[in-house]
Amino acid sequence: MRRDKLGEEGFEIFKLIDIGDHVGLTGRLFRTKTHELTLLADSFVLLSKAQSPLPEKYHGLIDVETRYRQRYLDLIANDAVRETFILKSKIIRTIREFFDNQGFMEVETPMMQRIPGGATARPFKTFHKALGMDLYLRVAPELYLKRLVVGGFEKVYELNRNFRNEGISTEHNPEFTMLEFYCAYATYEDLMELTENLVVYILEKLFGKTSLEYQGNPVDFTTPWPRITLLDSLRDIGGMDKKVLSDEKALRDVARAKGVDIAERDGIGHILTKLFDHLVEPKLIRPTYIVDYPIETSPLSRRNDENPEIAERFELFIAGKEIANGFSELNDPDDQRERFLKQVALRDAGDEEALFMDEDYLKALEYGLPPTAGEGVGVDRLVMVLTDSPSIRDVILFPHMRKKE
RNA sequence: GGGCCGUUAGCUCAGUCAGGUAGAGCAGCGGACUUUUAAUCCGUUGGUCGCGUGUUCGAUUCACGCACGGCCCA
Repeated sequence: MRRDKLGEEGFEIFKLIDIGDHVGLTGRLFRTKTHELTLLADSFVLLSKAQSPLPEKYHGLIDVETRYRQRYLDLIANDAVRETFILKSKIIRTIREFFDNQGFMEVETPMMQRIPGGATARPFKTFHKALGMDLYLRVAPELYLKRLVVGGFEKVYELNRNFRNEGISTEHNPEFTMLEFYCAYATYEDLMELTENLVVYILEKLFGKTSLEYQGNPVDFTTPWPRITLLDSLRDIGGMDKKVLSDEKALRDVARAKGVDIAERDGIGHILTKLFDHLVEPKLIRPTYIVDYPIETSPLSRRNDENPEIAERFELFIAGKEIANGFSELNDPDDQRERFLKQVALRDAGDEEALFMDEDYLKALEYGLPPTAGEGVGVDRLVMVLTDSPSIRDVILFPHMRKKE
């Protein structure tokens, strides 16, 4: 800016410009004697005026409440935050690329559902005026995606929002991004391999390496990832006595003694998984599959041929977080009806997370779901691990907060 | 839902332990300077100390309650 170029009046107006204003400039580029690329301006125009001062440049914006409530300031002030969200966008684009390359088709299924299903979680409820009926925000797209497999779309995926009416924590936001995919003629074992390929694909493409650090701990993604049965993990990692694991009463006593919240209606399967969450999950740092879940807590999974009380199901844990859940799909409509009925009984006993009976889904199964495996991946949590973010709020642009007057 | 911690200027933070109505740096404003990479110099404006009640002659400070936020637990 030179007084002799802009004129006296223009120079005086330019001096009124504040940090945060947007301006348009014309002029000639040159380098100063310190080689800094500079514009010798011969005109400028004020494009927008900042009325509020931006956070200070040096210390940045640290107050987490302001950072979440006014994310635009966080993005202006903190480069690392900006980088995290750019990386999240790239991760999501890379996931789509991976599935497209594998011959999957991306689809959209209802976010508003007559009967919320596909996951054990409390739903949000709303009301459609013209149709005069209650609707629920989906807790999972699962049952619709499997209807599509019945319809002949044999490899589908959906990457979009789910809504669960639950508490907020460093790993839970009421709305979060879920990847679900279904593959006909595949088994849960095929999906474990596919998931390894997916994560390694992301790592190699975006990071150029297969090990990362999460909150100071190294995480090695080298494949294949260990597969441990639920019971073995409780014994070997959780330090549980093997005899206790098969004795429901002893198990219940031990769980309560360890401060785990056990309800009367909880059967052995629920007690085992709650103990797992408490004793084992936080210790699973490197990617690890837990397999052989009880049927009781797996109402949509196929039974294992050798042990019908065990589901052909896995969950993936990385850095102490549940990242994915997959299984061979239950495609027997009669068995599925029995499972729904058990869920309804749990709901009647006070379990607000239990599944609803879904006759329309059963009808779809009656037309024939081919042998299929499906999986859900918590994208925000995966992004947390990949971007070394301690809270899910750090990877969701506008996390939910209490209203503030 | 429980425990612990926090809330002071636009931003980042002192001050509160031993009660006497608040300070710094940056930002802003005025001036000097014409030197880009938070960082020149001089001067200067700016705060219902989150909200409420109580104790007290007097509360940002002590007590209790509430709100919002964070972490941990459930």
